[in-house]
Amino acid sequence: MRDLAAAAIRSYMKEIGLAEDLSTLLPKGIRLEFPKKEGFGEISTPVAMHLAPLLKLPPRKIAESLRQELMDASLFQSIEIAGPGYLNFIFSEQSIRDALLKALDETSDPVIPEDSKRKILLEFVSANPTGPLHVGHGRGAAYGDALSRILKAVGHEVKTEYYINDAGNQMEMLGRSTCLAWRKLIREVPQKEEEAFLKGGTPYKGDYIRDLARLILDTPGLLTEQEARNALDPLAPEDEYLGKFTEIAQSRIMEGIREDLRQFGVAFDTFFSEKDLHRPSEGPGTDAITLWIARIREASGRNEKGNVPDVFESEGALWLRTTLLGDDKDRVLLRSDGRLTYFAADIAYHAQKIQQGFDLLVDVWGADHHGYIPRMNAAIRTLSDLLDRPVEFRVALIQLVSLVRDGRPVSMSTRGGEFVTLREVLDEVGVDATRFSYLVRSHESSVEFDLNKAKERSMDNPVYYVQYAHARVRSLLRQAQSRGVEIPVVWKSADLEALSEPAERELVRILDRFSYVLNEASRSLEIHPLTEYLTDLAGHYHHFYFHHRILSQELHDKKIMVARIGLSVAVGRILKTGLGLLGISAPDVM
RNA sequence: GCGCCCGUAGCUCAGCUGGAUAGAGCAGUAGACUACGAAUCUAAAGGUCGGGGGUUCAAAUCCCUCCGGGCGCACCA
Repeated sequence: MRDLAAAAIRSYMKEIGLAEDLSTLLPKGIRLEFPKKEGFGEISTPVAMHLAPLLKLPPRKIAESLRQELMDASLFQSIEIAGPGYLNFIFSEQSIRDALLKALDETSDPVIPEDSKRKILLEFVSANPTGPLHVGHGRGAAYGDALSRILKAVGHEVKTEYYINDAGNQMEMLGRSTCLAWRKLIREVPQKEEEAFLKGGTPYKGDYIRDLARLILDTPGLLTEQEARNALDPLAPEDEYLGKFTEIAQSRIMEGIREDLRQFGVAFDTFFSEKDLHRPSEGPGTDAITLWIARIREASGRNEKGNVPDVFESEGALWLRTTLLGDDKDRVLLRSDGRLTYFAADIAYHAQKIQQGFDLLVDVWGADHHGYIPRMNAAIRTLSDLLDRPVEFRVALIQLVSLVRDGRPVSMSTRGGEFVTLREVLDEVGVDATRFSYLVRSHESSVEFDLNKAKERSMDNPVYYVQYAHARVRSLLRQAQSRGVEIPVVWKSADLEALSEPAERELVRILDRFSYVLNEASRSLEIHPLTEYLTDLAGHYHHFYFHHRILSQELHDKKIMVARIGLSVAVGRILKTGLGLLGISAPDVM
């Protein structure tokens, strides 16, 4: 219905010769709102006010001529002018019935697809395999997963990927931490030995490290006898055993992460290992990262667009001049000790994404990585020009989840070992409530997750409010069936003519908004509008259900009963679809 | 010091591509189960939109400034 109003306005503007420069006239398009308040129309637009300074006419006068032209009795019951120049549309009964029929049509998707379909690579979670997923990762997982579902629902091609940072110092430290814990299970470790072994680094702590050490000790064959002997001897060469600890720890942790994700209902199309980028293909210096640096180096200066910055040497290191592309300082690619930086690996990783033909790359990061955006922007522009492929890069920053337990903040640090795992929360609160809590707020604002509230008072969680509305619909249909009521398989306009209550009309208008909400969500990469929408829809259905009888035949005629069942079926369908997009179940009974 | 995010009802947060009387949930107050599921519904109450300037016909929304909170500013990942 929103589209009808927009189309009507657009065609009128075309008639008066404004259409061709509509986008310059109104660069933000025709704004259409869904007023919450009664008396402000079912759809309204301040477009006359926007046009006033351009046409040099009073807004109400413009509104009046728009009203005259737009009035089409088959679409609108009335169009009113209000306030400083609002156009408020009230739909015709036929428009309302048509909208409901659309929601009831099983043969068509309730979502209107986007005009331009894109090929999107959505990377999220990507937690380092140095410890189990905690509640912060959970938020990113819930967000990314829901986003991928929404993007697919509006017609985009989406691939989801988890980038495993399994190279670099942190993995060595994981191995050391595990080895140290293992030693401590066998014998006393003098402080001096511990300090020397850690080389000034901070070890990972926490139960999971001890569990890993215990597992290695208790599982025969994980270490060879020789490795075990060396690992106990501080004087033995570390190369002989440390890698083994790293390997075991990492693979077990990664298995745990995959299991957590599976339990959380989050599926990835691919897991991409950073190690693959470091692996030479045919001899020294033929790893992907080094090759990409060479390609950029070669292209810089010879590129017509001038968007490929140069690679230069300074202080014994190799740098990329990202300042040419908006970064505030140049960045190191190859350290003076000959090791590649994380940034260099990320360039190769994203180059590979672009080569696969994606035209939109979405990275979901923790908010503490925001300082990394300018250099990645520079990298993407570099690669885009180098490969001559236009590509858009967007980062969704997931703000912090701060935990509160017993009224006090819980600190979270993987290394300190003091954190609440996603698994713990899932076990106590459940998948549906956890996902809903994550998705009910904008990912851009930090959120307080009260563990006690989530655990002890879980029935107050709004997720049950929405699920209950769905269960109510199903229950109603079961009742109808047991009473032998005939429910149409294919709905026709005539089946719905008996609808006349304002509450019914309101529900149809909300149902009609579903597609619009999804389109907005997919463009803005925001999930919470959908969560709010579903809560709103559920609320209106509860209201309607409480105040209007549906099945008792003595109160009204059969036509009203059938029409209200139709309305309920449509509500149930949209609730189920919407919850599904959030990765939340829509139970038939609760 | 520089940069990013945030400050809205007692609490947790929507609204911020400028538009009508700033919204919801929770808590608290007062009510509704002989009727398709009360995990529901109804009503009232609750506000210097952090402070101050500015732009505008119109500012919670845009700009400046100050205050308060969080997070970044590596040849770590």
